[in-house]
Amino acid sequence: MSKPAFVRSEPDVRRQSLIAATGRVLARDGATGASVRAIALEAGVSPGLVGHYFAGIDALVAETYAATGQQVRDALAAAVAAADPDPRSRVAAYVTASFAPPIADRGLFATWIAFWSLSGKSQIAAQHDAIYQSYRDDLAALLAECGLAPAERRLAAIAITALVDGLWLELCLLPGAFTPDEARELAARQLDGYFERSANSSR
Amino acid sequence: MSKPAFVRSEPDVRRQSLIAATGRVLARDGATGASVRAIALEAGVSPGLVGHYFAGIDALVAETYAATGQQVRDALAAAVAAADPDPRSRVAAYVTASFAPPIADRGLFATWIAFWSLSGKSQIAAQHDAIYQSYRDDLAALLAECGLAPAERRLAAIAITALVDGLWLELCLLPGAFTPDEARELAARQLDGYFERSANSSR
DNA sequence: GAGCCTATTATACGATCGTCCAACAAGCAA
DNA sequence: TTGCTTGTTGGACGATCGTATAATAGGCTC
Repeated sequence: MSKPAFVRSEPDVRRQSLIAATGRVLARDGATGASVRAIALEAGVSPGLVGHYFAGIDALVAETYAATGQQVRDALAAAVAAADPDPRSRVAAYVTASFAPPIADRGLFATWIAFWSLSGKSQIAAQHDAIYQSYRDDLAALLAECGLAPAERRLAAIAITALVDGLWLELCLLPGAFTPDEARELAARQLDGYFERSANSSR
Repeated sequence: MSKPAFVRSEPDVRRQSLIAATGRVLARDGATGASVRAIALEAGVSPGLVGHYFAGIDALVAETYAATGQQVRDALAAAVAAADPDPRSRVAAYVTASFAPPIADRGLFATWIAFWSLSGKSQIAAQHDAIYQSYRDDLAALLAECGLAPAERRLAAIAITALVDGLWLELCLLPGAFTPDEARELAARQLDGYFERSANSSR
């Protein structure tokens, strides 16, 4: 009998498995634990393989940022798709999805903190700009569906994003300070406030 | 001539200088740059002295968290003291002080990210709870001055803190997305919303 | 000035880091 | 089966990490 010492993978498959392993390590151990050796161990390959697929650890983390950011975006989009077709219900679903798994998750929080801590490097900063721009665009589109005046959309999207980010942050950091339901209630109140304002100004 | 190789300091003075040096290193280089050697170099002492005053690097960072958190609290209190004596002006000053130096500052942001990234360690988590509890208490007291109903105070403080944290975060992370003035405007709108709600419910 | 206390220095130690590279072997082509 | 391509391994390398410790010397007391 001859058990192979290793199996070859399609290059793109191996790349994705390394990126996924990096995400798991970041979620479990944070930025300081994401070493080449720990990632290779998590992926079940030898440490040297990381250098074969990525220019360096920074490039790998940057690609993991892009992949994780897209996963979050997909999860938010799924929440919108599962909501009532009413525009107000759709934007409410988008906003409050941040307060339930898989987004309100201690591991995802640790991963996100790791990305922020690397935001000084230009390679990571570029990813960051692209990801957050897509979030703002998604939210702005939902607000447009609700009939929010174009002039109000930009600042409303900024305020809503900030409130949701802040609530998500404290929900992950201090789970005892308030409940996910309370976060949903607060976000819903703010949304109502912006819609009332819009209705008044167009009356 | 005989220049002394080093000068002794009062133990507490030396401790504080090491804590201050740690804060500067964290602001400049983030969590990954805050090594014993880098901190000692910044403080102008030898690396071994750190071990003489602190049980380990984690203890030093925890004390730096406490000191930095108190500095932020003091800066916010100073902004309140400099505002009009009108209660609404005072809470507005407290809220919007986060969007100007020294709080809206890239270095402070890097420092704070470093603390968050260590929030898994119990030593840091305890500091975190204490600091954020004091912030919430300060804000709740200002809201009470404004006559906000006790039943509303808690959730209002949570929402206001979340919005301000979120705006502060994006202001530091993506300075180009919106201006500090716009952040002030958004925070002021939310404050007005909570005061109107309170006035309506008590009418 | 002598002597003591201890703040301070300088260095050693083992562990781990990112990167690099020569050798090996899986899997396809002929 | 033979040979080639290249995905993959495993260890070497120098740098840096946190911690521990013996030696040094500032600064006070007597």
